Formats: sequence, structure tokens, C-alpha cells
Amino acid sequence: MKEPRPSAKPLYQQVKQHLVSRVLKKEWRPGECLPSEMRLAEEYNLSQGTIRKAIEEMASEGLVTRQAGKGTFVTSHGGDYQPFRFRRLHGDSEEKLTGYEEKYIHTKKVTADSRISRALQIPEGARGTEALRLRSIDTLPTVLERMFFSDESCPGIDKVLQQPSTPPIYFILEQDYGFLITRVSEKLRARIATDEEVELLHLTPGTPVLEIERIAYSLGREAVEWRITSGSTDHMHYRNEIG
Amino acid sequence: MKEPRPSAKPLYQQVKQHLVSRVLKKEWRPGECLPSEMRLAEEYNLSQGTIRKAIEEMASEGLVTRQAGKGTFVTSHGGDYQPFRFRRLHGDSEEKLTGYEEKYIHTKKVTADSRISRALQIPEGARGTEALRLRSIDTLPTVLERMFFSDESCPGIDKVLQQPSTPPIYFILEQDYGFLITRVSEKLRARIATDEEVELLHLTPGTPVLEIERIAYSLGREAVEWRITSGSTDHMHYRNEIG
DNA sequence: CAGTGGTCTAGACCACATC
DNA sequence: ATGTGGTCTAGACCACTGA
Repeated sequence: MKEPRPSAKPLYQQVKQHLVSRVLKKEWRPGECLPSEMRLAEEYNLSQGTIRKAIEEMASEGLVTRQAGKGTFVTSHGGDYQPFRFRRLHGDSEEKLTGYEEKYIHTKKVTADSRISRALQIPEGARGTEALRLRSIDTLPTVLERMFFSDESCPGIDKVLQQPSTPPIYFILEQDYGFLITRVSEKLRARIATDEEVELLHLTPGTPVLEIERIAYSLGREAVEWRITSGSTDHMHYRNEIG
Repeated sequence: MKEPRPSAKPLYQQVKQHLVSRVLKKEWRPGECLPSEMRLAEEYNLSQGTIRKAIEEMASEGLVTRQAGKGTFVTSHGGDYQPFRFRRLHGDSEEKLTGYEEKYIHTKKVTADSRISRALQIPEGARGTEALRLRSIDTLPTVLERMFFSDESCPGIDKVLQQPSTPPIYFILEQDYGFLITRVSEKLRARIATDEEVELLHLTPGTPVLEIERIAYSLGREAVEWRITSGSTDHMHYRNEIG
């Protein structure tokens, strides 16, 4: 491959990106194996080493698993998909996972304010969908969640969320839009409950609440979802294990 | 290198292990740069690619940092084992690391209450040391920290902390007591500031504060330190990156 | 300019899986 | 026996850095 490279990105990155999209498109189902390095090298007309580097990055991110002598297998995402991975809010009653019920309050079209535009790296005023959701922990309505998705990334997600019973958000993002959420960044603050929170969470005015601002990133490093979660910590807390 | 390989491990792993030990022995001080790949390849009598793979693993583990055109540099390490690893509180002024000044308000002998005894798995009433510390972020006194160490684990730590200028806590635990802190567990809540916080942090009564309860575990899984950190999130926040 | 790390190639041999 | 990924070599060109 002696041709001058018009694209800025390294070849192995391009290959990786393309392979990731093929995996997300279910060209190979979870558990199935990809073509061998040799085959892919022929297919993309590159050397084996370049293909190897692309696949190794995918393996380090957990998208595929490699086994010497057998092949490269797509990690099962989907069935056993763990939405718990990013869950940090827990009820105070230690042991039981008494379930996390969710109820959508509304889903509507809005435009991105300056905070959202900065977080998702989209122009201010960009159109998108806002969803407001009430989460119950240990049967008590405890947490309010406000989410935003840009129309650019997730067109029609408002319709999806208006269905009577919806799967977890990150499952929808993967199945319907090809975004595999692998990383989230959260900022936590303590503040006084807003009127909206007082009403929806049945709090007394002046109650302190924990606020979590989250940005969710897909495999390709792009910010896909912006979310504000809030609630009183009288019966729940945010737990973080580091190390 | 055609000789049969007597050792089971891949060469690059052996090289990596050797280089790591040399870094830990301070053959190159933090901030200094290692010999170039070419030089190391000559030194070890291996090809550049093998050296590269060894160094790349070290870089992915954060032991060294690589910069194209310059070299491979030792990350701050060794005695000053990164206390940043568990640091989640950041000032809102994004970029600058204007320093985190610390001032000890008192260090005294106390006995463990029920909360501490449960956290550290020691009998209630066990004797220990309590330290109260004020941390400034961006020059503003922002965070109050109350720590507890049992006499059983850390005898005489009260004396150490009463010295005029003290190293970071986890450095003391490692150097003086042999506890390498590798994991912490944190519980976060939002609540109203106590009178003590109002006074020491110059808050107005009724201000909401973020409270972080931390248990620090040593390599051997034993709970060594219990800590409560609290402060208003007007000018700082707790940041968490997951994934 | 020379030196660095970053990318890419085209071979080679190995240990392991499967048939 | 064949094919897989894992390791290793010996070249090449690139972009970037610093003198």
C-alpha cells in the first residue's frame, strides 16, 4: 500500500472503526467469530499487522475476545447486557435489590441550551428529544432523571420512548442507533430541591438533593446522551468503588 | 535471536518486567526520559518492535508517558505514588490545578463510635486517632475532612500528623505502617451543613453540602482508614469517570 | 538537521484448536 | 495437516521535536 494517504487517521484506526460498525450492525452475532486476520488483510488489502492492531484495540475495549488457535469472537452484548455497569445509586437497605421501577413523565422535542451544547459538542439550539423519567428505588419514587438526545444522533427516539413499555435506554441506543455506550462521565453536586422535584418526588421545600450530571460516550468516543439525575439521599446514596 | 527460548514468558514481557524494576529503582527519576527504543534494542539485543511492545504496555499502565518526537518519560511515581488516583473533588474552574492546600485543625485521641466500628470492622469503643483537616481548592477553603485511624493499625499516627508539615496521608500509611492503599469505597449524600461546617467553611446556615463517607482498604483487603469529607458544591464538584 | 516515537509492511516461527 | 492467534524480526516512511 504505497499510495499517499489522503485521510488523516491511521489506517488501523479506520479499519477498527469499520469493524466496530460491522459488529454493531450484527454482521457477526455475539458469540460468532470474525474472519481471520489473514482474510481481513486480504479483504481490506492491508498487511496482517495493521489488521491485528485494529483488532487488538477492539479486544482491549472488550468488544471482542481473542483465542489463540480458534479465532476472534464477538463479545456477547445484548442478551446479558449489563445496565448495572453505570448504576451508582443504591437504596440504603443494604442487601436487597428490590427493583428499580421506571415511569416516563413526558417525552418531547426541545432545543439544546448552552449547557447541553457544551456537553454534547453540538451547536446551541440544535434540535433533540428530552425525556423526563421517575425512578423508584425500593418501591419509593426517589429519583428524577432528565435526558437529552440530539436529533442528529438519535432521530425518532421520542417515538421509541413513547411506547408503552420500553427497554433500558442504553439498550435502545445500541439496538436502534448503533451506539454502544462504554463510558460515562459524571459530575455530582448538592443543592436545594427545585419546585419540580418537590412536587414529583414529594419532598418538603428546602430539602437538599444530590444532583448527578452525566455525559454518556459511545465506543467511538462521541457524546451521545446528556442526563441530569437528582433526588433526596434520605433513603438512598451514590456508591463508588475506586481501585 | 534464533536461540531456543528457555523461558516460558514472551521476551517483551521479560523486557517490560526488567524495565519496570529499573524505573522503580529510580534508575531514571520521575520526569526523566528513558533511552530511546533503538538504544534499548541494542542494549537488550532485541529488535525495536519487541522493545516497543514492552514500553507500550508500561505506557498503557500509566508508568511512563510517550511523546512523539521527544521520548518516553517516567510518570511521577515511586514514593509519591499517585494520591490523585482517589481524588474526585475538583474545582469548577476547569483547567488550572491551582493546588490543594491542606491545614490540620486538630489531631486527637478518640474512641470508635458504632458507625466507625462497623466501617473498619473493629470493636465499638476501640481507641484511635481522629484528625480534622481543612482543604482549600483554588485557594478557597472548601472541604472539611474528618479521618479516623485505629491505634491497633496505626499507633502513633497522631504524633506524625502533628508535625508542622506532613506528607499525604496515604504516603504515611505506606511508609510508616506498610499499608499500601489500593482501594477505597465511597458513599455520597446531600445534606444540610452542620454548625461546625458553617463555621469552618464560612457557609450560611441551611446551605446544602455534599458528604462523602470513605473507607480505605490496604492491599490485604483490610479497612485502614475511615473518612468523612464534606463541603458546599458552589465552587467544586465530585467527578467520576466510569468505563 | 538528526533523533524520537507512530505507523505500516512482509516475512518468520511458535503453541494451540480442530479435524 | 491445516488454520488460528501470539510473538519476533528487519526493514521503511511519516510527523513531530529540538538544536
